[in-house]
Amino acid sequence: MALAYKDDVKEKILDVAQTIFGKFGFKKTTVDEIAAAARKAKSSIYYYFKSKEEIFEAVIEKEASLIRVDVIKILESNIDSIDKIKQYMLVRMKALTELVNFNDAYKNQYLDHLPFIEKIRVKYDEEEIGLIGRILKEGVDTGKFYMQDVNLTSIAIVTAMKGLEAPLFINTENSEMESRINSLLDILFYGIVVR
Amino acid sequence: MALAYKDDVKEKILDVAQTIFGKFGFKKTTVDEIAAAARKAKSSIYYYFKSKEEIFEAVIEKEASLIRVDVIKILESNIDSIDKIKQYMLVRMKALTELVNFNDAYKNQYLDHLPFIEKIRVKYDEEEIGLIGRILKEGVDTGKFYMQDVNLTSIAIVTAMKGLEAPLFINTENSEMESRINSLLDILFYGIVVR
DNA sequence: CGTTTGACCTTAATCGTATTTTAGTCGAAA
DNA sequence: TTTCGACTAAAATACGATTAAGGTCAAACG
Repeated sequence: MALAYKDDVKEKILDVAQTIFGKFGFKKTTVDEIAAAARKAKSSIYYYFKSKEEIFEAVIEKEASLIRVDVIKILESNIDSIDKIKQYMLVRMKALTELVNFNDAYKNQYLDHLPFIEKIRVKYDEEEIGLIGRILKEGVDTGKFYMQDVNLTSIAIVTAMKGLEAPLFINTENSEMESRINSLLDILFYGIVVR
Repeated sequence: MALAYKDDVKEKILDVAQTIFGKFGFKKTTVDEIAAAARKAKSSIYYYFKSKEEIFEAVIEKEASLIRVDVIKILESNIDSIDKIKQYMLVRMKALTELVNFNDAYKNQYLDHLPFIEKIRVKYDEEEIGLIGRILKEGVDTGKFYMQDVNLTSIAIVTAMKGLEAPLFINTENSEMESRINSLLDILFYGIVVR
């Protein structure tokens, strides 16, 4: 493999963009700032990316791929479907606290909801629904799970998960959060009806 | 009971305010419009309400009390806890399509999220969590349900419900919606794990 | 006395315009 | 192939002038 100088610069740009976007958000960061931090002229940035939005998307994708590594590992492991979902939730919650921009694209949806950020959100939501769906389907195929509509259930899980992030984090330390998640997952797995 | 002329005027104001708020939303309706529609001077409105916000809250409360009648009826009936939740969901979804302003206060939270509307939303969310909580607690007390944390479960249900409204309504006719709700409630009741 | 009202006040929204920022282009240089 | 400075067009900001709208009040009405 030859020297990939181009890729180095590109990564440098992404690195500084990640921290600056993380500090000020998409709207409040200028391409000039990114350029300055990367010690390049602004025009050079446009040699590597065709727009500010593309830079942001690349940063998000960079963060998302970090989660994906962990998630794929879980998916391909031989553990029980139940445990796969449990593991998935933990990874998901960990990601929430670490991946600043990925998160920001979600939370600030109402503040200044730019259409392209909305698109990113939808894209990763769908990916997440797909991933949960794979676990569920595997569970169904192996006779572990039963449900009428796998896709609708996936949507329900992701939706509930996203909505629960706020109340789950508020006044909750890490150790308690895990037990809360587990108590909710118990409902998902076994329901609330005694028999 | 003596003639309650005051109450008549107040209701008239609320009536016209309900339709005008319903058409234009809180921000875009003026007190002058409400006054004109009620055939009063603007100052007269302030004889009955101390602010525009108070009018809006009263309209919301008026709509909310309509739901409350149905809900209380369900709560106090002698049907099974499982069916109470099912009934509750149906009433809730029906309300969603009928009570324009109540709804608007929810949906438009991101467009122009006025702090006082946020307060209203939180208030009725908490009421809803409380209502679900009562049904759950009753189920637990009668040995029908089991869960670790009733309150957290209530939050989870309300959260999921609110989040699912959108995907549940999209491309879904009324008949199909009911079956979708039921399939999701089955998960809540019995879980997804086969045994 | 309970209710209604128009005149009035104050603050917030709108508008028009001048100015500045900033995303993105381009040809030339390294 | 990569970098950059000069440039453009469009969007954001600034700001004063004007209008619209929420809210008050003392007087009037029945």
